[in-house]
Amino acid sequence: MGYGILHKVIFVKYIQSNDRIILTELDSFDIASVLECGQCFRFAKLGEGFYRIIAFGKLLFIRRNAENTELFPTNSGDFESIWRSYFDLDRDYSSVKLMLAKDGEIMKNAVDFSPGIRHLSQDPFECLISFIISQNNRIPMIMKCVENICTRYGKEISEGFYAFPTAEELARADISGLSECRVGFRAKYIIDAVNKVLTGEIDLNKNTTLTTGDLRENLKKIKGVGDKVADCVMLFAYGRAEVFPADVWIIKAMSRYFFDGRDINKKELHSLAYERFGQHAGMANQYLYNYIRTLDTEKSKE
DNA sequence: ATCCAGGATCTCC
DNA sequence: GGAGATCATGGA
Repeated sequence: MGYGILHKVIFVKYIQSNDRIILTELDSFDIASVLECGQCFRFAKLGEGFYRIIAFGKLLFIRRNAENTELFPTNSGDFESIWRSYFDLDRDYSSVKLMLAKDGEIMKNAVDFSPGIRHLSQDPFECLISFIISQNNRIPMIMKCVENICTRYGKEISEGFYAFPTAEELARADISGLSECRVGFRAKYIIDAVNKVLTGEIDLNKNTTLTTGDLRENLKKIKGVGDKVADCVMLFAYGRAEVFPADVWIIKAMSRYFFDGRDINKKELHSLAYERFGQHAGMANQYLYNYIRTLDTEKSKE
């Protein structure tokens, strides 16, 4: 398998300058790829390599320059307690990419297509609600729904910018309020998720101690959460790097690249992914997703 | 106008 | 336990 290699210990190099943190000598970090590869719905593009995000109640601007990437406004305290783990800055991506590329031509192409992807560690509750909204929906619409929910139910953290609401804050949401956020038939699912979190039936903090299988079944107790949404939450909020969410794009990619274009079911898709990509299946998923979705979307525009 | 989107559920058999 | 319709919404 070759997955047993211990990761190199990576020390992030950065300097603090006034209200910003400047990351130096950091490879495998392209903010455009990180945000636009489908794992996150709460960002805005302000220019080439220039984005605004809101996460963990903080507003942050990120700009990629020729020599470095800068985060502002922030400080070393927030950087150490939030952004360092949020952007997964301590992982050695070059070894991950090397292992995946060894699988073959397809994975090498997918990794080379967007080598600057990183695996965000998002807030579990925000991630859960966001991916409940994602079902049978389009990404621009998902982003609008999330934004509407924040504006309506979240705390204003600075003028015109709102944090994603906590479960307690979202408890005052009812069907009609959520419907005005344009979430459609998913409103009842959101309410069920909030209820189960507030009653403790689903403990989003305790989930760190569960096995991946138990965590998946636990999340699926929420109405509107099936395998795919649960897997996204596990991958994007709980750092379960071995899970492989099977969405329509991934099914298309796996069929085309690994099963000669024939119809496949999720069982054979997963067994191939887990066997070939092992503990990095989740990373493989992100490279593949970004690869096929970008290629096919551009092709359809022609 | 009709179809469809980072799916899940309900209803049939 | 598998196949098929249904679910809001808005853009193509």
